[in-house]
Amino acid sequence: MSQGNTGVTAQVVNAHACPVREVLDRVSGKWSVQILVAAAQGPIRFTELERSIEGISRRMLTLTLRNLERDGLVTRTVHPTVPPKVEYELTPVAEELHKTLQQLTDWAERNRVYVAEARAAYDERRETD
Amino acid sequence: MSQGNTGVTAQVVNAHACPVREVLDRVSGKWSVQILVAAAQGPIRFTELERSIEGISRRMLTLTLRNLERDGLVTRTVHPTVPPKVEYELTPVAEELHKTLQQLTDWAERNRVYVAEARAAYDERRETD
DNA sequence: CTGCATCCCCAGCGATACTG
DNA sequence: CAGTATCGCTGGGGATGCAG
Repeated sequence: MSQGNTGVTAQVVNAHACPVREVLDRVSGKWSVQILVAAAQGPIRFTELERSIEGISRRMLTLTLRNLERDGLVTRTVHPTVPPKVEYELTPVAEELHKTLQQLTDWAERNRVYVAEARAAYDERRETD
Repeated sequence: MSQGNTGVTAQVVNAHACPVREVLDRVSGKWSVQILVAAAQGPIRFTELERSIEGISRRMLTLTLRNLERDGLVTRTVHPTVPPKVEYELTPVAEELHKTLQQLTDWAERNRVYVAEARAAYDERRETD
């Protein structure tokens, strides 16, 4: 058994259409999560999003919002006024998602220092070779 | 107030070094999460990972493992045998992360159908214009 | 078995300008 | 105010081959 049978320690965890990949596809992209976070506090206008999320371009804001809307994660409400007013809001499903995203950011905050130090230590080792 | 003051509905949620971005940087990349999931069940060898994660290339497996190691999320243990045997294992910090990732995949499973239908409906509307 | 080096491609994103 | 259209780049990642 020293090298013949590798064992079945890890089953195939990603059959196709793996839920892991599904989430990632939904959450991937540079801006999706930040938009979800920004919109989580209630209906928010296009320009408010643009200002809330530092560094985002109009183009990416539009594109990402469209994708989120397509996936049923945000609703888009047009108020036919002048000037135009469009509000985006999380759907209930997205609110749930937001809660778990919150857990992720909590993890990040708790372990930010740990990761930074691990990284520094790793790089240190590489240099002193 | 109809258009003068936009209010402060959404504060700037992403100061620089935003935790949101930090997690994403750690979890982004096509394979990081799947590796974390696969390694969560215990120490796992390089080749086992390669077989567990369908579609991953040797190159990306190596690169992603290095990054995870650098961030202190996996440990790399070399057994100086012949043939070589290297085992990867989650660190405690990564185990915590894995728990929250589990929540994400749970969300994905619960709402997979919802998203698929939302998407289909959206595309339907686009076509029938 | 485990891993690095090289080449190459393309999707994601930024910049910019134009519209209802 | 809230978009859309076009262009061009960058780097993430796939394919392949070599090495300890």
